[in-house]
Amino acid sequence: MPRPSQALLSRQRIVETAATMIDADGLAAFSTRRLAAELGVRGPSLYNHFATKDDILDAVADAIIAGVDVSFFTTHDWRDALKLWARSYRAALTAHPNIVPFLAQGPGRRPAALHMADAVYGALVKAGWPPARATHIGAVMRYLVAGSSLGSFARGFVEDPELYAAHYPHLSQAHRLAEHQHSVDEGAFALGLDALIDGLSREYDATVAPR
Amino acid sequence: MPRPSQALLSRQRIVETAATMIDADGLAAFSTRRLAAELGVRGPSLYNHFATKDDILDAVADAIIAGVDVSFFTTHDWRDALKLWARSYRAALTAHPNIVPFLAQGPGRRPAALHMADAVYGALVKAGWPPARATHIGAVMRYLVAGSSLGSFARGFVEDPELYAAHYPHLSQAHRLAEHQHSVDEGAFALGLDALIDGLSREYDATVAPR
DNA sequence: ACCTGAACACCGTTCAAGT
DNA sequence: ACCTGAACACCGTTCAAGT
Repeated sequence: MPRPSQALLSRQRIVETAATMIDADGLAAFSTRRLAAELGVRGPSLYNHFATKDDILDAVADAIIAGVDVSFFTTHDWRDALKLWARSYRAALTAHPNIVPFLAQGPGRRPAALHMADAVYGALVKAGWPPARATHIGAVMRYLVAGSSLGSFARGFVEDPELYAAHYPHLSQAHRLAEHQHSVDEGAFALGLDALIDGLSREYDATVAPR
Repeated sequence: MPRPSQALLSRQRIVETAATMIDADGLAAFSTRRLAAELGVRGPSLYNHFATKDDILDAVADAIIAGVDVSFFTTHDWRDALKLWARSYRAALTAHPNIVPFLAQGPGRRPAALHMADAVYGALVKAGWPPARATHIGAVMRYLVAGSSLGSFARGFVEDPELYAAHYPHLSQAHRLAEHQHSVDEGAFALGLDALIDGLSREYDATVAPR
């Protein structure tokens, strides 16, 4: 088949199709050859648009982070902004849990991830937090959001009642966790977020802006 | 080469060698064939001792979790026990950061992971926490420990000053993060842990054990 | 019981060749 | 400029054959 007048592929179409495949089948099942097949093309064609498989994953991850709303930091108090941002961040990730393990490796050179980190860090420093503390705050938020978006706590427990009943008395109901994995992760996230903001508020009032 | 009188492999030797390789070269570079070569054996030999590559990774992960001290829950107040356990948990993971992404997927059917979850959950319930709350507490602790052990925050930033200076004003010092990635993750972990225990303490005094 | 070679169905990526 | 077939150096895993 000769080259058609219109290109068969575009970076955008590759990224969208990759995201759909990862959402459906998971990261482990995602390969460049299966992606190419899904796009009606041969494996090597992808390399006209991306240098490596990891670059494709970076683009997918960054498209997801681009959907996070950081505007709160310019309109709200740092406390409210942190909460609203965290919820937007988590919503973006829970919509694509299968790619969170990749995303959690760090921002790398992904523009949207760096822009988000820059906005959060900048706002906290502007609010008066010492730079080191601002870095810590951003990091803890990432732990909470990424951890609770993996869905790992509940999904990690296996559907095998006998396994638990026999050896782990307190976990005898653990196989039921899969039923409400979302509520477990949401509750844990809310608990962590509230405790953190609360603790930070106290610290802020005591050391950054006394009186 | 015929079979020697002593078996060449054992589950323990396989697990130890795998852990060493993952520590040295990372999860991505770890393959059954490279592991076999390192053990002086051919790839298929491993399948006399483990059913799959994932089973080997499970064994490595569980050996690491087996080193976590949960004894505090029988000797200390739940507040102190949580803190001491979290530090032991984190120390076990930061010693092998490359396997944390695998570990963070959940406990699966790994005995040590299930035993740890059972001990934490059981102790919290025994202290009076409602079961759902105990589940949440265990989950948040995992988010904090796993997240801060990945070393992802700092490692995720790339060594490229110009990238940051040009586009992300607040991150202009971010390339320096790699230098103190450990202190960032430690500080963030300590911040999260203290805030959490503090918040939980208040909630406990107000609702579980009033007066 | 446990290790082996050969084989299968995959990978990510390169590259010269086509239009 | 962009897609292709062929090729390379890998994968995880199965299985019959050896001792």
